[in-house]
Amino acid sequence: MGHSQAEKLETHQRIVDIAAKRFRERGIDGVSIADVMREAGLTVGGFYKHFSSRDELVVEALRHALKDIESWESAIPVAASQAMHSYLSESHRDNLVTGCPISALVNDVGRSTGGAREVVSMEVSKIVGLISQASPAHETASKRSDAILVLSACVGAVALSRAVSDRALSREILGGALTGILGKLSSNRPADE
Amino acid sequence: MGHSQAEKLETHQRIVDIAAKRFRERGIDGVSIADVMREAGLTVGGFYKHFSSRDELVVEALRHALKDIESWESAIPVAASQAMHSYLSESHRDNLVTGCPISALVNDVGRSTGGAREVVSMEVSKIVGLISQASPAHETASKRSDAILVLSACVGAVALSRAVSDRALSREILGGALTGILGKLSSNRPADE
DNA sequence: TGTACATCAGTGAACGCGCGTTCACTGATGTAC
DNA sequence: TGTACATCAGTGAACGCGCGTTCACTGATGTAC
Repeated sequence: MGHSQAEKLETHQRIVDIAAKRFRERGIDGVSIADVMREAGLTVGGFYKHFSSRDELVVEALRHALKDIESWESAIPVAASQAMHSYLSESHRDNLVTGCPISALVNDVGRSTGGAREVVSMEVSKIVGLISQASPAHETASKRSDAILVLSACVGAVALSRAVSDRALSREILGGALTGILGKLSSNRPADE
Repeated sequence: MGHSQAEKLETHQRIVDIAAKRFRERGIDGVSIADVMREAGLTVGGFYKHFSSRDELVVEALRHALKDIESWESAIPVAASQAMHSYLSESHRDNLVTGCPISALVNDVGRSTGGAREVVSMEVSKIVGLISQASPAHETASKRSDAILVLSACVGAVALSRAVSDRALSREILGGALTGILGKLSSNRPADE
């Protein structure tokens, strides 16, 4: 087993990528270092050649997982309605592994003490800015509160749709949230101003 | 140490009450049976005189924790706006322990395989029904999608406000969600019908 | 081009620890006489 | 009312197990000559 700089980087990325998937799937506390290393075809001991602690992996994995929502982000200014359809879909609900890490891990991040909160903070700030641009409101403050309502509803609806056991209710949550959000994004009440 | 039926029930309730608090605070996986029993002034072994497994405690504790949101539920039909103010407040955000178990544990419940999903399913169904009644929409379908939007945004906003490290952003999330929700609940666009 | 050596990614056993669950035991109580 | 016994909530040590982290070691590679 050689060790050029490029090979190490490749291994490092493989570990981060696997962690990013498994954390979303089983929660931050639901995945052990041994789990991740095994899936990467390595043994536990090697972990500390790449990270100084488990928490460092958590932060890097979260940052990496957030790349999976870039396609939604880039869609928001040009096709917000399509982005919402996709985010609030059954296929997103059922695809924890590559889905939005915010809806999958909000609670976990809220409890974490490491750098995860900062990463999510930056990301939420960025997304609120993006959705604001898609809001039909005229004042900046209204745009931002619209954006926050939309983001909160997206995250809440997907998380709720995964938490309920009733399949019909789960579907109704996704559909209901979508209907409400599309209303907010297209034709806001002009009476507001 | 005596053991009348009443005494056993009292102990049982003390265990459930403590678990209901700690689960919300540290997550379902973040609390051990030993933690709960210690706080109840008991030792680990006694746990199985009250529950056949950890999962049984989880379900009972979740059911018990949901009692803490009854005051919001009863307020919705008569004073929805006040209920929203209170739910989306900084004091609720900072009081995980006695706050809404849904916003504190959606992700945990989504991953759980035991009876927790059924309990949350029933509760969500009930709350959607209640909020529907507060919706100013005229059609039943619109009432329900309004209610789902409101519930999703409430749960999402509180969870997000706890996950971000930026205090100003955290406050803005609560305030922004509240503004958007109050708009939905009071004067819905009549153009909808 | 060929040889000697230093580097360091990855190994795998071991560390102390906490987990959920089991179990033989204790001892205060309720019940039967 | 007083005594003997059965009940069973609670004890605390033990079970096998998986956790995050450490560490002496290996051996293929890159580098120096």
